[in-house]
Amino acid sequence: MASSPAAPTATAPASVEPTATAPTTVAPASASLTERGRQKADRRAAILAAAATLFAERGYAGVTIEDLGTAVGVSGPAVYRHFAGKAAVLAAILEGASRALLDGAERVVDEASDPEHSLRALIAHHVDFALGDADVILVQDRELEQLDAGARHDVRLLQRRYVEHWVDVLSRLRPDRAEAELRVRAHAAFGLLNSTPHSARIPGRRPADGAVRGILEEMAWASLMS
Amino acid sequence: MASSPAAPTATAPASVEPTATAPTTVAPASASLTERGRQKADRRAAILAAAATLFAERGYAGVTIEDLGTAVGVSGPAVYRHFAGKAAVLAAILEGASRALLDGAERVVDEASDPEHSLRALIAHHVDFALGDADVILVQDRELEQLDAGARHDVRLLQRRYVEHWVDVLSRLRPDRAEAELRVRAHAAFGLLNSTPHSARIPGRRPADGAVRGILEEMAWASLMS
DNA sequence: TCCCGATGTTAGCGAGCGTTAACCGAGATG
DNA sequence: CATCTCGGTTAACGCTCGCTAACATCGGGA
Repeated sequence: MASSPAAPTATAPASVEPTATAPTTVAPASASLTERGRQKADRRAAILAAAATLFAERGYAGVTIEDLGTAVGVSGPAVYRHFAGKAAVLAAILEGASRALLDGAERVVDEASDPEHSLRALIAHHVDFALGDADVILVQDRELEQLDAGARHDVRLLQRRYVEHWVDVLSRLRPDRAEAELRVRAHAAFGLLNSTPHSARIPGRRPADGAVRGILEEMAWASLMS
Repeated sequence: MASSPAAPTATAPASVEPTATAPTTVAPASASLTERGRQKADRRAAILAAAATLFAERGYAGVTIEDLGTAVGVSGPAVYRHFAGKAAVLAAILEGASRALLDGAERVVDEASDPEHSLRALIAHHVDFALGDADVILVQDRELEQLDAGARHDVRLLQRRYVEHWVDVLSRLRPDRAEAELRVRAHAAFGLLNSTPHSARIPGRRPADGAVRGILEEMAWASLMS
């Protein structure tokens, strides 16, 4: 993932991509998606992916702009062609993660028929994310404070909405419990479900992802409904 | 919160600097009861307490040596009279936390009569620590990677021993389960129990500590025994 | 009482790093 | 084909910050 091409400057661009032979046709359908635009989008995504990994490994402060560039095959200040600064990279990661988590929760709750299935789906979806995007989860947990006030507020808002979906479902399952308690329980469940991204970097043989998934789902359900 | 030393948390980390890896349950520095020695120990403890709060708030990289000095009423390089460097402060915090957690677990397990009481006591002790030393828990979770290899290894060793106590108790309660699963469960329980230090800084009215304590203990037990 | 060592102080060095400036080559535009 | 845009390059600025040096002060053992 962090491998860089051999020739940064004098690359022969003819063999890089299976590009269309004649760009003379220009971009008909893409409103703003010319070939260049696509490459730009790809590079931006690559920077984000590499940044998530690096931030998770060494922490936001332990990664330099130069590192980010090198990880995607460009060097240093080229990153500024895609992001306003280092903080903007972090903000994009965190906002993307919060939005993905929230979107998934809303989709999943809409599709479920009853509260029990909703909760099971919420748990499954969260486990999916935690096991699939462990780096992002880690960064989300650790580096939220590094954001400037504006971006931090935005992310907090998305997170709050995510929590509220859980609280809604829980309050339908357990109307006897106060919302404050359910909120504490939801946060505790997040801590439980996010445990593997934290403990995964501790050496030692762990069960396969499939087994972990089952364990976490069972534990989350039992803890929330206890 | 950053200046008042009087805190309900009575964690007095023993000396960590010297090479001697004594049991360190009690401060050996108090042997020299001279006025100066006591003041030095106090200042060292004050620096550690302030550092834990500041590291939790802004992250290890976001706190300067100058900040640490200012927080205890001295300025800048005076900190070097008590610690070899910024990293040594973090190391002292993390090693102190791990050792306190481990010592408590061993004491608690020794006193319990049967595995069920052992697990309940382990959970209660961990909740005590998480609610009482939230700052330290946060730093422990986030900044372990900032340590140099030696100190990180030491802390990991302490943490590993702590986990093994949990796994031991769990395997006596559920001999049918593989150790690998029990280890995953223990880590998940830690994530659950450590959730309040993470979510506490999110605004919003939460239940009192007593109520949170009960909720977390119930959830941890249910998740582990499910 | 005298001197040593421990604990402060301020000044300043040196490295790292985020960011900007100036320039360059090629794809899109007309 | 002339030109403009844009994503890339290298050089360099300026700031922050960990850490060291040099000096002051004072408690406490001889």
